[in-house]
Amino acid sequence: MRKRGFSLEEQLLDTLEEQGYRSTSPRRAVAHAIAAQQRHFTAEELRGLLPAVGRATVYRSLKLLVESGVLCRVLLEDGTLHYQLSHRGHHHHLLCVDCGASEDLLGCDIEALLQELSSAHDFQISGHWLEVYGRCLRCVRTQAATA
Amino acid sequence: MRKRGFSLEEQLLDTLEEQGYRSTSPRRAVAHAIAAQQRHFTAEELRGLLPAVGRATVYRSLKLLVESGVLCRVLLEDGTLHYQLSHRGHHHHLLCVDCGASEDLLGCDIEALLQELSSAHDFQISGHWLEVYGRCLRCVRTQAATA
DNA sequence: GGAGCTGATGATACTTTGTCTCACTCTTTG
DNA sequence: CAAAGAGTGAGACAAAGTATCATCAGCTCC
Repeated sequence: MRKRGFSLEEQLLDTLEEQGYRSTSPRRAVAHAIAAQQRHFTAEELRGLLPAVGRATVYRSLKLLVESGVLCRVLLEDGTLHYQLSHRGHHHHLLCVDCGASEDLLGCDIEALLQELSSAHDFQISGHWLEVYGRCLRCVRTQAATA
Repeated sequence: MRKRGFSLEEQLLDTLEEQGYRSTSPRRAVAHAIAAQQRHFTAEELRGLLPAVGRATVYRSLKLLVESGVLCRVLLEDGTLHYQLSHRGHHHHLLCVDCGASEDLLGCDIEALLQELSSAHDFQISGHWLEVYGRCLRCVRTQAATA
């Protein structure tokens, strides 16, 4: 799956370089740690994996990556903010409140809905934030089995 | 507009009492301050209006009122959390990023959309969070006039 | 109306999640 | 290779809220 010379870690760094940011050893470490994540993570979780990288640098890197669009922020139901790899472009998340799995919502009808709202309310809509919480099939089944 | 013995302030206190919480003087002060708000406000703004009420009490009261459903949290585009009176029941907000005006979205089609998502993704949806940002008609006009 | 039970309060410490500052270091580029 | 300046890290600071705990005050019962 990992193409030679184009691992996920390298994609992250490339994205930064394309925007004129330097490739430094702390940033490589951050990119490496992010690439190893299986799901969404908090800034502090990431920091725990990178004891040698300064706190400010971890936060700065996360910010840059979010601004570059390769990471996105995810607001969990408990109000905590997590980060996860973004499949470039605007999308939303279906988050399992039991196991934490997240699924991306692409091509859903929210945009059309917003268009309607825009005219109905005389609002010039410029952005939105949507998170959807629930239980994934696996967790529903597990619960049903043990109940 | 204010019915005798049933001002907004009193409605807030009544809601708490119905749930077994005592009517105390700090809570009356908080209810009074909230009733005077014209738009969404932050916990600290409210606290600024209530120098005699302890910090913890302001936060505790806000929490109780949100749990009771008479207040709702609003996430602004800059990430700050505000509070505003809720028209009991689940709804969303259209927030003007210029003037801060907010309009409630009731009876929109988001529920139907979520139903579709639920079956399409094998997810048992239990909740969601949606905020919509943009410019209200007045701000669009003002900007057009001065541009 | 008063006593007392217990919930409520407030001062304060602490926590979490981030941002800012600034002296120093490392990348990049000419 | 050396200078310029972007990037870093330690630590101070900030915002927003929670936890602790001794004290206070509503409410209920009599």
